[in-house]
Amino acid sequence: MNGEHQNTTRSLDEIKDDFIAQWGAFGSQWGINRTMAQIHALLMVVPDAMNTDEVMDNLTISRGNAHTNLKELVNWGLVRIIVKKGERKEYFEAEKDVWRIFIIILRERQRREIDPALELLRNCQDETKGLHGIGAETFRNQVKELETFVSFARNVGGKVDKLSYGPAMKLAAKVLG
Amino acid sequence: MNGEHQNTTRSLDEIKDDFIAQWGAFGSQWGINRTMAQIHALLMVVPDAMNTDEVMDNLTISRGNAHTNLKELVNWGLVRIIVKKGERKEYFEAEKDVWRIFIIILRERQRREIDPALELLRNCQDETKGLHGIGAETFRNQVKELETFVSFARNVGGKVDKLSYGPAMKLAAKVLG
DNA sequence: ACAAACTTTCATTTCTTTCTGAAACTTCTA
DNA sequence: TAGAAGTTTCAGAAAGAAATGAAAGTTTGT
Repeated sequence: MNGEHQNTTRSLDEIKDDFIAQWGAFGSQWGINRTMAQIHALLMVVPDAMNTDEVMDNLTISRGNAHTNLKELVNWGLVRIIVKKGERKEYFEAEKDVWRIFIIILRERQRREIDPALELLRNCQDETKGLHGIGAETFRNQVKELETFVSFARNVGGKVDKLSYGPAMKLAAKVLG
Repeated sequence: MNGEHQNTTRSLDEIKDDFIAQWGAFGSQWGINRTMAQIHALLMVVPDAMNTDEVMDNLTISRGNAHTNLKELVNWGLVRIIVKKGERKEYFEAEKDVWRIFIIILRERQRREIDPALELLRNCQDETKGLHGIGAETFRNQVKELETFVSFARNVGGKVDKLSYGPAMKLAAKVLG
């Protein structure tokens, strides 16, 4: 062997494919559909909007899969539909501003996960209001602690949600200072 | 129908079972094993440490399942093993302090998800250093933006990780102020 | 050193989620 | 208004994740 650090040179497409594949893997760890994460990754790092067929080809996935996940991304607000004049196909373009992406995901997760969790915690407290005994006390207590914390986190999230990039960075400076 | 609000009174066990079931459902949305989340929920809201058989009975799950997920929780640091004198069985007790729970989960997710993501983003930047053209520029640019943001988030997380409950609340007051 | 008590492992099964591809549907153009 | 172009749906197939249960492995007490 030689002492040089092997500098494997790969083409842009190879690197991009890898990026997309791995980003998809992160997505699924997060409870986000792998294909959805991949399509999002693809559209984020590409210069122009793509149509369904281009996405299918690029990721080697079926039309149904591409369609479903593109529309889901549109639902989330992470992807926009572009209509090019003179073309009948729909084109898709990703939101590229990381701060906006972050806010969209934050908001969506709050709506889907935090809010229902809070409701559960509050219901549990209500329903055990009248119950006594060590079991009931322990239960109610812990549920209350959880509720306090989650609702606090929810507030922080709600606040951040309202910020735009500049002010957020200022605030972060405080936090990190 | 009468105009009264039907006040369904349920037993503690019913309420608790519901709580555990739903908490488990939240867990799986989050990429956390459903059983693991259920066991954690169970141990959190119960007054005393439980052994494997009690957990099995309570959640109606197999020994293998109970064992695997209890040990996984111990790995995360969300559950401790208790040895009672005069008993051969192991007992399990959950961390109940919500702030500590939060920190444990934060740290674990950073280690498993954020750090590898950062590595990916940095590699992609390195590997495309030499490439030119609109495609390469767009790719490198977006990856850079992502990296900046994620690494910033990582810093905030790292900072929070170091705080204990009191100081965290003070800081939060600033944020929320 | 035996056996009872308990813990761990893992091949198989079951359950859940995701993907495919073809058919149905809609919209546009001539 | 026929048919070409494009979009949407969905039943069945495939892949992936989690659970079971029985067997193997450990530890403890006598």
